Amino acid sequence: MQISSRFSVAVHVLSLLALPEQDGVPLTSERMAGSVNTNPVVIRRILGQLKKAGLVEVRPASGGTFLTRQPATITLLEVYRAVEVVEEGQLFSVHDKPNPACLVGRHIQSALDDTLQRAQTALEQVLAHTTLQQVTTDIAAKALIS
Amino acid sequence: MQISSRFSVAVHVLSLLALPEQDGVPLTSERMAGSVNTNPVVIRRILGQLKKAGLVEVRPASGGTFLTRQPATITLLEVYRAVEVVEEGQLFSVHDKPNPACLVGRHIQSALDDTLQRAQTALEQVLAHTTLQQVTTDIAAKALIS
DNA sequence: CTGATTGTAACCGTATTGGTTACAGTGTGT
DNA sequence: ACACACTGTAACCAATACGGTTACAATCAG
Repeated sequence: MQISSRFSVAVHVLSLLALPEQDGVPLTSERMAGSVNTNPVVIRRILGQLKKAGLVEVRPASGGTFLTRQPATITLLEVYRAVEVVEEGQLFSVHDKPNPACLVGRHIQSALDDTLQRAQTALEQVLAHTTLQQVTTDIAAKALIS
Repeated sequence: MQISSRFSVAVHVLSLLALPEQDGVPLTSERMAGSVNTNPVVIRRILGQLKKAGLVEVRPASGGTFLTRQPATITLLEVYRAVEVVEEGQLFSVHDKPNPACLVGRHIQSALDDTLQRAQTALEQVLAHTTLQQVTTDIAAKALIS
């Protein structure tokens, strides 16, 4: 199973917020949806999760969403945790209730647990060492080249 | 989204095959299903994927499934790749068709791609460095303690 | 007060998963 | 040669998650 696209959409949205507005038009969910190419409600749902995580501040009425922190201090792991509902340490699902009457069934879970946890942590550490700033810098750099 | 339990079931099944049989009864899909606590067809489906990956040999009629290699030479990454249908490098799904008229929309995919690829690779490397042998050794060790 | 915008609930179509039944194909052992 | 146990696979189902969509109440700027 794939990790949902909410994560990449969230990074997309945060990048929009981090980069300076070209025009003076405020960034509404509708405009963000136009850039992501999805429905405004999808954006608002994700903004809600980012808000709950304390990454953005949303002005309810006349539009306007802002980062609460500098892009350099926001890691992709925080974004990932904000929008992925998977409990921490639960990226891998393990079949439950193996037969305790069996040697393997009795111990497979704990035997696997350590490795799976380390695998997940390895993935998360890469995200932890990448900041929103790096992403937007990369975007800006690519824009200059092309 | 979680990674399906097919992976943990596959490791469970391979562990059964790697450990010596206690009795002389052959390991049929039904017996494996009893240890995993699922349906025999689920086991056969996974065995089919493991067979396609060349990890096991299945005798079609009178039962009997065998590892084609020593447990010490089988990595969990091979098992993972055998049963997870996700294309290589596709653990993260990325929203497609972002708006090319937007600076961010135009470059977000390539800006994210490198990081996501590294994150996935980090996870896979942990699996690559764990062998079936290590799992069964761990199971045996836990059995002695408890 | 008006009007644009956010926050949410509700519903839908699609895809994946794991479980189950059913049955044809296969080969071992008698 | 034959019976029987087992595998291989198709078909179907319920549950779940996801993204999209409509609808509407709540909110606030001008």
